[in-house]
Amino acid sequence: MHGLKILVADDEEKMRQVIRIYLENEGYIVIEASNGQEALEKIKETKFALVLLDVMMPEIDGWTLCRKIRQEFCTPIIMITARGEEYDKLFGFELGVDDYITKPFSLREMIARIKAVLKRSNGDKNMNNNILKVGALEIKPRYRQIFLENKEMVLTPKEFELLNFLCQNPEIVYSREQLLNQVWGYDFLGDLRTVDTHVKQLREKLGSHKKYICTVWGTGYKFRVGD
Amino acid sequence: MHGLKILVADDEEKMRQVIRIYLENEGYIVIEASNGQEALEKIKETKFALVLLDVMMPEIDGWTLCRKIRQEFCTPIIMITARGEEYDKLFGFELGVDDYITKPFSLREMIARIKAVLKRSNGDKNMNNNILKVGALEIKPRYRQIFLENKEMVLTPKEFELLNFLCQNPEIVYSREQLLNQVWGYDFLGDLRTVDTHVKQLREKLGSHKKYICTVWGTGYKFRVGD
DNA sequence: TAGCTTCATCACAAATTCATCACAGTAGAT
DNA sequence: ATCTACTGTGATGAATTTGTGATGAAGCTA
Repeated sequence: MHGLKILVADDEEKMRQVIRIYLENEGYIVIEASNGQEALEKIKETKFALVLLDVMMPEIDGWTLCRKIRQEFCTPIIMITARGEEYDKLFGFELGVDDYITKPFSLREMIARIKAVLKRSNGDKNMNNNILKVGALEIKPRYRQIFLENKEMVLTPKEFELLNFLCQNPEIVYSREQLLNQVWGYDFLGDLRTVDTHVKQLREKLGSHKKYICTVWGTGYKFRVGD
Repeated sequence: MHGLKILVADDEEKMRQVIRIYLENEGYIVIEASNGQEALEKIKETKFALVLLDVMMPEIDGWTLCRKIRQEFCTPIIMITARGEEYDKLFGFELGVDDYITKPFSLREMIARIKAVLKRSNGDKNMNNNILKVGALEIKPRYRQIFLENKEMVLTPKEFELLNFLCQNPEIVYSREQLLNQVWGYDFLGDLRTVDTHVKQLREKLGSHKKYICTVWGTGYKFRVGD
C-alpha cells in the first residue's frame, strides 16, 4: 500500500499543501496540479493510483475534467465538493466518480475514503454501472449516453446532464432555480430562463416523446413517463 | 420557511446590507451584528435559525466566536471565509461549522447554502414528501399532484396551493383574510373576494365532492371530509 | 487562426392564470 | 315576509408565465 501515486488537483495552494502533508505522512507519493489543464496533462504522462479532484476550479471545472479523464482512463476518482445539494448529482449520474468528500471534511475522513477506494479498485470491479430505463429512454451514466428507442441521442454536455437529472428523479417537480443549482451548480450566476432554452432543445431531440419533460405551470418542470 | 431569523455577523456595513436585502427578499428576518461581542450578545438574547459569520472580524474573530457559540448553542453556523485562508481550521472541523462560503460568492449561492443547511438542521422533517389522504383525495405535495378518486386533478398553481392548504388543515375554519395571508402571502393587497373565485373553481373541479370545501357563513371556509 | 459547437441571453409571441366586478342567489335577522 | 349582509358565479381584461427563434460570446478542434 506504499509508494502509490496520487494526483491532487486543486487550484488553492494552501489546500494542496495540507492534503500533501497528510498523504505523504501516510506513505503516498503526491503530485499536484493547480488547474484542470495541468491535471489532464499529468494524468496522460503518469499512471496514478488515484485522483483527488476539487469540483471548484477555474478554467476547467471538476465535472468537465472528470468527464475528460473518464473518456480515456479508468483511474479511480474522488471528488471534493462543496457541501450542499450536489449529492444527487454525484449519486444520480456522475457515476464515473468512485467516491466524494464534502467540504469541510476532516483529514482522517479523507484518508479513510482514499484507502477504501484503493482497496475496492484493486479488489475490483463491482463497477456501479447501473443503467436506468424509463419509458423509451435508456441511460448509461457511466458512458454518458442516452438512448431513445435504442438509438443514441446526440446531446451536448448540458443537455445530457439536464435530461439525466430529470430522469433520475422522475415525477418530482423542480423549479428553475433548483435545476440551476443541481445541474449548473450553485455558482452559476445567470438567468433562470436559461433552463427553458435547454428544455426546448431536449424536447426537440426527444421528438415524439417530447412530453416526457412536462411543464408544471408556475413552478417548473418534471420528468414524467406515465399517462 | 418564512420568518426564520438569521444573524449576520460581519464588520463591514456594506456587506451586511447587501446580505440583508437579499435575505429579506427571501422572507427571512435579518438581525445584524457588527462585531463578535455584539453577535454573542444577540445570540444569547434571541433564538436564531442560523448564524452567518464572517471569519475576519475585529475584537473577537470568527473562529473564536464560533467556538464560543458552540459551547452553549447548537444553532447552525455558516462561515464566510476568504479564499485560500485557514483551511486547516475548517479541516479540523472540530469547530462544528455546518458549511462555509468562500469570498467572493454569489448571493444565489449563499441562499442555496442557507436553505440546504436549514433543511438539514430540520432533520428534513419539513420534507413535505408525505402523501396525504383525505376522503377521496390524495395529495402528493412533492409531485405537485392531487388525485381525486385516483384521477389526477388539473389544477392551476393557486388552486393547488389553496386546496393543499385546506387539506393539510382540515376542519379548521379560515377567514378570507387568513387564507390570503397563508396562500397568497402577506404582501397580497387585493380583494378578499378573490378567495371566493378560487373556491368556486375548486368546487367545480371537485365535482360531486364539492362539499369538501364548505362555507362557514360570516366567517370563511374550511375543509371537511366527514359527515 | 479559422471553422465548428455549445451556451446564455434577449425579445417577442403565445398560452395560461389571475383579480376584479357586477349581478344573482342565499342565509339569517327582525 | 321582508330586509340586509353575505356568498356564488360568469365574464373580462390585465398580468404572469412559458415557448421559441435569433444572436453574439465563449470554448473547442484541427
